[in-house]
Amino acid sequence: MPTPIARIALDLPLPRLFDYLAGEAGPRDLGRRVVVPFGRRQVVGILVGLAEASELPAESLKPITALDRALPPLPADWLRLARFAADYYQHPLGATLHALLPPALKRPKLPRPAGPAAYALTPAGEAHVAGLGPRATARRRLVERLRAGPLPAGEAGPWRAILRDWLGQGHVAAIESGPPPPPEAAAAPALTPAQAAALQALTQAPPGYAAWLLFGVTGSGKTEVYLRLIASVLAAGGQALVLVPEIHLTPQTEAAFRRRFPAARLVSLHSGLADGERLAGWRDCLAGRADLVLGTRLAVFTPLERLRLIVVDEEHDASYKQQEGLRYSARDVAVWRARELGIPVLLGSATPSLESWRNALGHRYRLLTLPERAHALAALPAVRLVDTRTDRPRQGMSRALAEAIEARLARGEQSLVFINRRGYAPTLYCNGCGYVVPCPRCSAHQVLHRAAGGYQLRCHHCGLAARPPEACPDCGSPDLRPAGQGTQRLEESLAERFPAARVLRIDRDTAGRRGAFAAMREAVQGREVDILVGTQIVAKGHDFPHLTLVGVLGADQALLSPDFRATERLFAQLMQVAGRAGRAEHPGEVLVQTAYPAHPLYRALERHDYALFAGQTLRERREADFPPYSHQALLRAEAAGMEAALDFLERARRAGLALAEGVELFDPTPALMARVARRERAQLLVQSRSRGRLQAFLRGWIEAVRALPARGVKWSVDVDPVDF
DNA sequence: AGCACGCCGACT
DNA sequence: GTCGGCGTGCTC
Repeated sequence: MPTPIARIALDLPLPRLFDYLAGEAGPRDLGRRVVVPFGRRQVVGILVGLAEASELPAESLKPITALDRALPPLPADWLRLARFAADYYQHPLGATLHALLPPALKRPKLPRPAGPAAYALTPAGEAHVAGLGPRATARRRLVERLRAGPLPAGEAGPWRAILRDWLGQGHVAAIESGPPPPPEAAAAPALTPAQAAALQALTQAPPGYAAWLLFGVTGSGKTEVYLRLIASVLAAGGQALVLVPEIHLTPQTEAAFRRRFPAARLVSLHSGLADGERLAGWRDCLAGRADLVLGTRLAVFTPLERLRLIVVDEEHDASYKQQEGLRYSARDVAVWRARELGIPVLLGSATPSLESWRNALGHRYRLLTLPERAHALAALPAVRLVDTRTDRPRQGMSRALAEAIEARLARGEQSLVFINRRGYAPTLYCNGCGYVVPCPRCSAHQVLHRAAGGYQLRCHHCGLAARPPEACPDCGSPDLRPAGQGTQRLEESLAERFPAARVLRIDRDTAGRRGAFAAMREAVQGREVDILVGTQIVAKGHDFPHLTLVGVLGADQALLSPDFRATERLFAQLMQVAGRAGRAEHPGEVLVQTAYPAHPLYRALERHDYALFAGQTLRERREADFPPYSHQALLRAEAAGMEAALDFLERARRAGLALAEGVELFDPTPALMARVARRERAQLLVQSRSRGRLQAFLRGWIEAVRALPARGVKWSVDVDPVDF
């Protein structure tokens, strides 16, 4: 027995492996899932190494309970990817591996061999059901459901017995994965000259790693470039991985990809999937049964052995950064993975992150530009700044905006009013003493919501909901008033001001339910709505052809934020929401209400000039030594009291001083949101000009921090943080 | 992370 | 006199 020891990665917050007696496990089982005894329970682990001997005496080792050979082992390149993520983001390997596995595989019970993914009615089945009696209600309902399209296994529960029966009789057919392909591929539209040039550069580049930044305004046709490039990858038998920011966008994108590549085996991976669906898709990838993978950030870790292209759409989007546990940036991991595999990665955006923009300027990324809108008639919308110092808003709305909406209503066109605040009003304010109702558990104000006839105060950080007080808790005055505008209040005042208009609100509160979002999109596209009110949820990638006006409220807020990335996010958001106006035959107009119309950000926005904005902002960042000119990591700590959190960070800082070479350690400070749900939060920033030095420092430092007593303090590391 | 063992307050 | 609070220590 040459290699009797199996080294297993377990889902623990400890950066080490555990040794077990390998039993029959051998080299061909590296990367396989195992179940092992751990303490008094059975847990899932991944076999990541084999050894001749253990540091522990053999008699204290336990044997592996079960070895899962039903799944192919995780490939070596995937394990390297996971190791990189664990090292780079300072997360234990076992915890990292488990974070990347579909939830169904984290349970010790080995999953049953997958049944069919979906069911469809066969011609024989049609004939059979024609003869069904009127009393066979369950069967009739099943038939109705099947006629509407293939029935996914996840929804088949109530009909399981009938389906088993019909499957045996050939009345239904099992579909292994996904719906059946439509007979013909959608035709590819003709390329604009800019698209053709970009595609030529991409396809004529020598094989191997290259990072491309596809810079193109909304509507310039980035997707068509992705599709053409993917087509060439698929034609050569390769796999392509496409990342998109949000789950709301995946169904649309998925439908477009399916129409274009009906014969390709497409797997869609996002957090909206049930465990079973996610497992089935992931498994298809692992087994090589997928050609095209479309997904949100976690999909960057999908095991794919023939991967030849990664696309990151809207690469600047904040949702690519995971904000807990393994705090990875899917965009950065995508670039690393592409380099490791020697394949191209294509990052697309109308407003690239300043990190990517600088990489393009410095020729680490190759820049491809799509300057005009693909739809020749759709000119860029005119951006007008409405000076709220002279045109004072009433109920949030300036006269200029109200008149512009009026004009759209008269022409039968649609308007969108964009405001990044949910609820009725951001605060409830006492007109007697100026008191503003705070959240008792967080360092934030409670937000007034309109709920079921009455009002409710809610905290957007901890979710606490309360009845609004009758009188001011501070001075007793009964004169409490909503202050400021939220989407609900705007919806209400728009309905009052334009009684004939049909107003629809879209924000997290109305779009939360499954399918609600798609229904709203259809209502807008079907012209059942005149005025749309919404938060950034409406800003993203939806085509509303009859929308010709976008009004923006409350944008100035971001200019006052202490987060140095707030302006970058605002500019991207405004460019994106401006892109909603005038996509078809009608020219669009964007009105931005601001008290600072001379601000350089708005000046750049007026000219649709991303490069101008990026240049200005990069200059500021360079002067302040901020990213992308420096690299940062944040040690976050939370505790019942701020003192304990700060004290822990101070001890951590001292532990790091001796190791810090070319790395700056700042003083611990309370976090911007200092208190959430009765937990006090603090952070310590470390920064370096050199990513390598920062990484070298973190390796030693985090090890030292782990050894620190942290009584009552929960801490975590955030490498390349984007939120402070 | 679990889950034990291990010493000090309000209850059958 | 016990049930139970969560402090610290270990899991191959």
